[in-house]
Amino acid sequence: MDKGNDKYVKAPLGMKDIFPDERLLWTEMENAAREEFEIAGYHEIRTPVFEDTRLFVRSIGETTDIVEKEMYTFGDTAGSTITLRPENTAPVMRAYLEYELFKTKKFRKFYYIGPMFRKERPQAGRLRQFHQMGIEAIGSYDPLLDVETIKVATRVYDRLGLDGYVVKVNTIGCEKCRPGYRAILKEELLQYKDELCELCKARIERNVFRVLDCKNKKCKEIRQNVSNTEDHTCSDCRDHFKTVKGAFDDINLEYTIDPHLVRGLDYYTKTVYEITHPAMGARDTICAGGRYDNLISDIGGPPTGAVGFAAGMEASMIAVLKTRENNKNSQPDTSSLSPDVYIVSISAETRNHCFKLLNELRLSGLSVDMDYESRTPKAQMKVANKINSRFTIIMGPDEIEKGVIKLKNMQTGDETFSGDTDKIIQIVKGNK
RNA sequence: GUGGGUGUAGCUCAGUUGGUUAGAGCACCAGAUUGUGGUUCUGGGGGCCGGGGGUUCGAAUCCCCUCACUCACCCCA
Repeated sequence: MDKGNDKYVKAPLGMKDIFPDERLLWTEMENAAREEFEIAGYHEIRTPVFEDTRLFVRSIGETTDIVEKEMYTFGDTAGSTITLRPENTAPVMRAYLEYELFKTKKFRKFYYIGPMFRKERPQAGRLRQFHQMGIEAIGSYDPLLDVETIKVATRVYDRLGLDGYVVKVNTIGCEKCRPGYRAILKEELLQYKDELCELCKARIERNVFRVLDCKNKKCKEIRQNVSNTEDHTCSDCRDHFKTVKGAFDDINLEYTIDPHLVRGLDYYTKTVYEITHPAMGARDTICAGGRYDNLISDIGGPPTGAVGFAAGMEASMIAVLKTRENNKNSQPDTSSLSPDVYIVSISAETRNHCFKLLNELRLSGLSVDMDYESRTPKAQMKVANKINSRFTIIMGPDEIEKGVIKLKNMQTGDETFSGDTDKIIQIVKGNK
């Protein structure tokens, strides 16, 4: 193929195609998620992939990188712009608000699975079009829900057989105590300003909390000397966090408190959490979430508590594949990609008869295929073997003349004849 | 936006101090007598060595530029 040809077009940067064999894991992951979400009372909501740009600016925060430089934003009708969703919490809240659910069914649990878009440089497990699955519990301030959402996430991972993930939790305070802590932290860090890395110097003004999870060695040392989040949260937040910790213990959910855990999106309050996995590259988060009690009021609704998470599907998949690679025992089940029967036509003259039989057999629900590449009978057998067809039907002049079907079991090599199509169907179905 | 790494057949990679028609494995296709697969054997198709420029008698191999991919940083799932 001439890749210098100007007709040759590739997928845009950071966009991936998912082919059938790979898709198996996607379906497996989606099914695991759907089942666990439904078990916990969360139901699917599907929102548009586009939203009014203002929704994300108001919810995610004007000074975040996502809004400043990573959104795919396009002109819509005169004077307005739309943006491909960079995350799905705000859209779900928007829908909740738009349909005024707080008036009728205030407490709602939703889940979603779908593509998100961020215009950043792609790297391991992070793409420009990526996929998230997440849940949102809206209309309650109950700390037990914080733990419920985490438990739901870990159950999905358990079901997928993921080993070695770590649950990290922290509290970042609420609108009452966070501003105070922000000021204190800023003041304390300014004393070390010359020792901090260039990035953190800027972060003091831009987003102080980010200094707390800087990877720079010196910055790590310095933050040992400044007061941490928990010392400055208000009694309300402290009580909330205490209940959260107690609930973890009640259901034997392992977790670690990470006082340096912060979040990049502005809307988080109180509890924040992350699930990380060592199979990932430098950025090891596969799932992240927390409480966002101010989000709905930020976009014009009444004060409404909410909590939820988003799991990165590509990232989670890397972790799952790594686990399976290590265990080596579990071979992926690819049987859904193979037909039950492959019909081999002996000559060109018998193809129409084969095509007729193929359609008849498909009516019974069997997956049946035949050759469309004018291959020789031998080559057709090779294909049948290659694609792991459980049975073949060999159809030639002899069979047509006698009015029989010759069925071959590809595992045992046994061949049987029958003039009764229903009997053939029963044999194939009985052998599954 | 910034930094590092890599770019040779569909895939994974070899290619020696620059030297004649660029290789392997896998995959693909075709044969190994009469209408039939899986193992084996034989043969075959397929690469202007990412692109452009330069050095040289001669470059996949050296130099420059460019593009792409990749890892990492910022930020984030």
